[in-house]
Amino acid sequence: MPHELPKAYDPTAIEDHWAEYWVKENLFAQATPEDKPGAAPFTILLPPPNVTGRLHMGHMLNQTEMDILTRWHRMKGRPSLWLPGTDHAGIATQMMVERQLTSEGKKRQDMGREAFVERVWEWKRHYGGAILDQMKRLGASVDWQREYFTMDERLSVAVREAFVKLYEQGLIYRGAYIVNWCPRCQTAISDLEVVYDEHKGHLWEIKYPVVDDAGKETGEFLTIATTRPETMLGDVAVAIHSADERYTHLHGKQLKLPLVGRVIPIITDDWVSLDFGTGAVKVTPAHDPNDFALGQRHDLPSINIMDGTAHINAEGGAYAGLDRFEARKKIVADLEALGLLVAVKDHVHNVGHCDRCKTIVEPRLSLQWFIKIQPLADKAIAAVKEGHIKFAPEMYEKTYLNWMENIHDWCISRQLWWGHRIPAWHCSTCHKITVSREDATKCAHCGAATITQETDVLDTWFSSGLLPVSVFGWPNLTPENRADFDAFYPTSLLVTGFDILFFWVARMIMLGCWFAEDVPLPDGSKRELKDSVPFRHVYIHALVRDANREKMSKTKGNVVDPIEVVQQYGTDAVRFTLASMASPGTDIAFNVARTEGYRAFANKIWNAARFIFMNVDKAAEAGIAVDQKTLGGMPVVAAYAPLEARWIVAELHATAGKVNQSLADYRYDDAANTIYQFFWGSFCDWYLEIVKLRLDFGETADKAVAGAALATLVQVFEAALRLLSPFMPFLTEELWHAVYDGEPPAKSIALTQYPKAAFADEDARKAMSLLQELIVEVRALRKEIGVEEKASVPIEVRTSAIDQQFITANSSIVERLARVSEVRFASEIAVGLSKHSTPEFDVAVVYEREIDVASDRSRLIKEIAEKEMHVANADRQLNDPGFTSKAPAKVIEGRKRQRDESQRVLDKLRSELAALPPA
RNA sequence: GGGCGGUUAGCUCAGUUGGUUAGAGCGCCUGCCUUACAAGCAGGAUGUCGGGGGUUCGAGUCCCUCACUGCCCACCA
Repeated sequence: MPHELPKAYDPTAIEDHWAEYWVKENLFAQATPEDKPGAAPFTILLPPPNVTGRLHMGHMLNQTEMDILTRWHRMKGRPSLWLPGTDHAGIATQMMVERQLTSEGKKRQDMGREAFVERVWEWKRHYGGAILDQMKRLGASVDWQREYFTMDERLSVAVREAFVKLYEQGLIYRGAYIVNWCPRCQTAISDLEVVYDEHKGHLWEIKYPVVDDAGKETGEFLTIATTRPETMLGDVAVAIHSADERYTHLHGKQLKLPLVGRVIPIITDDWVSLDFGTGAVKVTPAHDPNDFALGQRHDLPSINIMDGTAHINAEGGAYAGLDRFEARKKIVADLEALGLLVAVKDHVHNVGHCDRCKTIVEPRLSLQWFIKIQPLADKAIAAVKEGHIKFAPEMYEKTYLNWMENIHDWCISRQLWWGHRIPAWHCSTCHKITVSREDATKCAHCGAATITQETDVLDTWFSSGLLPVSVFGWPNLTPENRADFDAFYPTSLLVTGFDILFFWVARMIMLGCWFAEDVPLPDGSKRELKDSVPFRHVYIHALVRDANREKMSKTKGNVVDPIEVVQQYGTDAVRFTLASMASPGTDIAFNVARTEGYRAFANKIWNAARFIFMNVDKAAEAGIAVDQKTLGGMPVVAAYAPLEARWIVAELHATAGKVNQSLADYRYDDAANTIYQFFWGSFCDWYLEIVKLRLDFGETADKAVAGAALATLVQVFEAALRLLSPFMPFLTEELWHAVYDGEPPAKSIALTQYPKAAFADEDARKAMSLLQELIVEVRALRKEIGVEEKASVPIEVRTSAIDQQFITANSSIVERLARVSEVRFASEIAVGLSKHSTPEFDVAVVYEREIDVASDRSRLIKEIAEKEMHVANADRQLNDPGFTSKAPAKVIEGRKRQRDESQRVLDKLRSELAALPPA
């Protein structure tokens, strides 16, 4: 059956088909391995994208890396599970649906909670799968049968169990604390969800009148400095440093708060710095974290002056109802009118914004739920310090530990409607809280039925932090249904970006270690920390930036849409681009020029396949076929096989060895470049050109030679496809099926064996490199002296007897690749011929030419200078007793050999220069 | 303020524990439609490895210092 492939590779023509095929055939579904698996499973969780998400370059990098590793491990024979899912993404999703409502002129508050949540579910059912569909299109080899959503029933059970357990352990508390509040989202957010931006603001200096015990102004003032004058409405004191001599006389005195009229104390606290502002700090416990701490130390009241939307509330008197920034303006103006505004200074400071909606965050006192995190952090620190979890690149371990060692309690409540509702009930009779795994119907303390469920939901990261345990069935691990957990927990690896190192990675480690430790090992013994970790390795990748190294952002308009690039260049080319640039620790400047190059690479392989199939078909006509049973492993060749066969097989093994090592080290770049170099540089540029000599299926040809050559050709190509397939799954799938001409031994190349190094042939590699050197020198000479491209010319070679023999044996290769009509050996290159010299040989092309003495001379002078330098450097070193006495013998030996080679070439070059006719 | 990176060819980046003459892709120059591939083939040019100092027989690689640059954490009103 003839193989027919179009002349140019068109990825769009094949990719959709294979993407669908992989999903439809469920090729990557990974059953739970038996009790005694042959190889340890490779397990990896997909960092669940938000249901609202669209695939961006960061996802694609992340997924390419995971897919390469998963396919690689799978092909190496490990049961490999890559588990996909999506995250309900509390704030993001709620925002999305709210926006939709706004466009319909509706508000969630009008619909009520239940209807709104139903609306979000509807939205999710409709649009929530978009990003996973995109993943399917990219060929991600995940197990779609295990797909989850973080609000699925079984995951919700885990969330509830985790909350209740922590509460029972006394690690969850509820209280009024200063939290970061987003007035737009109208919810508390965690410290991590606040991003700070440098902001050119002002420092307002305001004088507060000092009053005597009777409340009468003494005529003296204390000037405070603030960046947020509107918060003065909630001032309850002014603090000064006890050692501040400017204010010693004011200790114990009181002030009258302007605009409000409240009398507030002057307190001393050494937290106040002497050299900032005026040395006097207004204290607003309800609206500033430092002031809150100060307020607690001095037992001061807290006056909350803002509502959830950051408008001034009734506590603000005349300013009630104003937005915080309008209030600021008005207050500053009023103070100025009263003559109390001393100065307005420019002041650059950091302002916190909501990570989601970029609204300026308002620190606000409110009632929230927290996790007492230290006990969990302690385990998480130990897990990493004791080496149970390893980071790559290693430097992230420091970042992680630094954060973990300075961790604050985690505010886990959100005033949202979309999310896991906190399983706590408030009793209106005894005012106590009931926390329960089941929906409570009566108060656990007084038994009253007058209970209502907490309205807050949990931080989304609380549920995603539990994923490593919850996706495998925790907490419902009975002896009958714990096979998944036993087989796959801890997972092998986590691949993710540093942007969620604290959000997600750190939380998974804390929660995973905490909860898994209670699950006994399969043999019933106690699970130690080492086996409680959620994953054993973490690979952190960099950011994908645009071609100018700018961060991609919608506002800048420089976002590269992976789907668009994929449509233009093919998924494989984009994947290869990302892989080849993914060196650990460095951001990727995504440049389509690179992708263009890898599309060319795909095309190169495509055409190599066309060439091979063409010959397979020709051979078939001559009654020669390649035995398919010889495919699928690692080719070997007999010692008497032609040089190029021995060489390419040796190269293949060496390449496989390097690629395996590189992937084990997360060096996707090295792995990709090694394959690229092998396929293009060795297989196509040299081997295919040489093997053409053997592929003669004509009547008079030696069929044994041709058949053997064809067999090696196809074997090496088939193995190379397998080597490449984790990187370019589509192209290799297509060509691999074509190799087997419709009768493949497996459903997919992804289910075959990954090549591994099992054979070496240094002699062949050395011999081949001599031949290559000779050919390259002849080509260069031809170019220099202007031999027409098509002309075949004789060459003269001076070399050792043994190399003469070797070159003679392979003269047909030299003749074909360098367009040589005849190889002549000589004891001296004929005078008048331009020659090139290497340590092994001198070579000249026999050709009538215009001698360009000037250019020959300048070339020779340059080369001589270079060699002289090499020799001089080597001599200096070799004559240095320090070097000869201390350097290892191997290095000295190499240096000597190298010096002699340079010297030999130098002598040749000098005589050549001397032989040139005068200018 | 604390911490962590980066600085190597015109551009984007490799360069493993210090060891021969520092590499790749793209771009550039020259010549070729050589029947797998012009998305190709062949040949070629290009680097005081950010500056300075030190350790060493030997430094792109280790140490110190300076400069520039990026990021993370903290959040003195």
